[in-house]
Amino acid sequence: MALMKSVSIKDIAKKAGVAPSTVSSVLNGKAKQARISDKVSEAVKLLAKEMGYQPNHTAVSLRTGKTHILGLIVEDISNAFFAKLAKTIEDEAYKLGYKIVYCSTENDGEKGCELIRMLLYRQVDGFLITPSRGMEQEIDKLIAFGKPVVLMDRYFPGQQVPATLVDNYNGVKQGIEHLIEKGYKKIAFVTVDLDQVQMLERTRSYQETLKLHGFTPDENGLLQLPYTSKPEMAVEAISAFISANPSFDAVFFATNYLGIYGLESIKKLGLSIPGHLAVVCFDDHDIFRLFTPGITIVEQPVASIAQTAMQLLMEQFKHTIQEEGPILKHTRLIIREST
Amino acid sequence: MALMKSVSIKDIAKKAGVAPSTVSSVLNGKAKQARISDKVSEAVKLLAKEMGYQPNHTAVSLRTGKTHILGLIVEDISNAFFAKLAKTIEDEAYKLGYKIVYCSTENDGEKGCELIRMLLYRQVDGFLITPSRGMEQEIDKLIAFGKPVVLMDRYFPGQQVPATLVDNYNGVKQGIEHLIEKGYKKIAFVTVDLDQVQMLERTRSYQETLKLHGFTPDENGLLQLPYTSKPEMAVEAISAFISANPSFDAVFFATNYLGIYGLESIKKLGLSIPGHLAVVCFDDHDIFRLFTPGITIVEQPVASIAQTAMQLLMEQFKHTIQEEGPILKHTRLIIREST
DNA sequence: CTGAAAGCGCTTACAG
DNA sequence: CTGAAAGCGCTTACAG
Repeated sequence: MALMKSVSIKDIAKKAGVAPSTVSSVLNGKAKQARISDKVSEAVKLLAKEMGYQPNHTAVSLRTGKTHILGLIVEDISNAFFAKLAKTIEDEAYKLGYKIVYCSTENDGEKGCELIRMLLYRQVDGFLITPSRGMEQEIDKLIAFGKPVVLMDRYFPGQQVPATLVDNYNGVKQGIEHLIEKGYKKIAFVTVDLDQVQMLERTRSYQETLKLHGFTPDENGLLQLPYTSKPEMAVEAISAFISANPSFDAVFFATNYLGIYGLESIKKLGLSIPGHLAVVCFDDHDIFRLFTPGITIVEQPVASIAQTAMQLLMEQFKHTIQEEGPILKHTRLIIREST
Repeated sequence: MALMKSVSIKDIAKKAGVAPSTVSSVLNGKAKQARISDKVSEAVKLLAKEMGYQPNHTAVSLRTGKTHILGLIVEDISNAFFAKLAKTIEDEAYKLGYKIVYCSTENDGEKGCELIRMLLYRQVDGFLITPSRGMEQEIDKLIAFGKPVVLMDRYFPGQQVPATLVDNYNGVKQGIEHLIEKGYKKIAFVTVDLDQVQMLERTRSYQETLKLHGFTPDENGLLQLPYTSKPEMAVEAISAFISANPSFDAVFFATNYLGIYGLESIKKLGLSIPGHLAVVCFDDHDIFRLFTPGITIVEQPVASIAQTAMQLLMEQFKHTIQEEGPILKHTRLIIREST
């Protein structure tokens, strides 16, 4: 089959009997500015359409220095939270004429740094990152290069980079207070041993909220699972934890996956919810609606995180000089009960 | 803050006292080929490292005509199936030095066509697409342009485009036969009214497999929900369907989401699984492990779809001339039981 | 009112 | 053994 050749500005110019620069001006809506006659302008536009002209984006990028591509670096694109994030970002980017290249760090800082470098070399116009430990330096370099960056869901305390965060502290606080209001007295907390800010904030909030309401946090009430736990191991560990602490009447699971494992454990142990045990899960999508009713969910507004992040990025595009402005934006969490 | 300037090949050349072309040859490992002395070669390499040289990918692309970017067009990146697909494709692409730009069609053919055009204009080297109706023409154009394309999960009968498909027909067949073996006599089938090949195949397999085993498919046994059904409506409709057909002792749900709604319906109706009712779900991830045991799952090997697709794409990169070869590749489904 | 020229950063024949 | 030149397709001052 004969391959179609794509038409260039030159091809049009030749056919129209004008200079390439004239074609360029017309097609970029700068005909008036370049004082090109309406006759020439119309003729060129018509020809471009007839010949099926599509500008070569690579050439435009090289010339203008803008690729209109944004780099999205997340922990794992196949995870529901990040997938939802990616979708919202795609939608927002689409409206603004940007495309997204995505990469997953697998929570490996080393890989994350490499991805940043690769994307930088690919000349992306800006970065949207859910950073992992070890990426501080590389992100600093981005700033030094003048590349717009927005962090999502996490940030590095002390680093001056715009970030959209979930109000983890108040989310957990509201969840715990919800349980307290309902009359629960001994609330356990299950989390993972990641030392990411947002996880630490959740644990801190658990402890402080209990104290605030006159409870003394029981050391036995806190379970920290290894991040690398396989599902079976996690279910095993949570079951053992609940069995070993029969006096607890509620459990707060600090992440989506922990909540799922927790519910499996509870099912396995034959406990009832919310009769015997109340449960709060920190979550981002509605998987929990499929389970026993009566679970309290602290919902992360993923779409809002993504939208806010895009706004912060676009603001940076407008001001070449970094202005003083809100560096950290918090999106609020929503509490709801599964039915 | 002073912005860092990125270094170019010229900068290195000036500092090293050689020509830009020499630097280019050295840095592209063509020093031997260009018969450049080891001394010069080493000096240039060292300088490049010291100065933190990163080639400008846009310039390379313009010159070579290769962007090393692949376009991934799926129905909805936030959907678990496509998110998993995206992750595997990312992993494979990473190994091969490619980046992925993703786009969601929302199953809108018009939008899908626009996305193809946008990506073409962005000069992506190849396309990985889960096509929706209405994209045939635009995909044909891609072929005419000589752009490598692989379809995933779906295809257009009659169109000669490489595709990786799930063996839907045999998957459903195995699932139904599994139920028959277990002694179920009246098997219902719940699907959506999309006229995509893969969905039609599933329904056809349901009907033919029943006949094959001497059962007469009951007209009442087939429920086709509107694709646009909201969760509540779907649960409502499935509940009504099951109630209206009490003689059925098993239900096959043709998609992941239908399975979830189906289980909710069954829970709502107070029916027991697999005692009163056996269930088979067509699925791609392990959400069902969280439910009542005894559900049979026909699992779509997402990773395998993605890997095969990448292979088919890479084969096209090798042969500039389209060779005769396997156009359709089927990946096998796995049957397993939730515990 | 319009065209010729320079240049974005690179690679690749080609000349010496 | 190495450099000068052309060119990928575009845009943007600048000259007429």
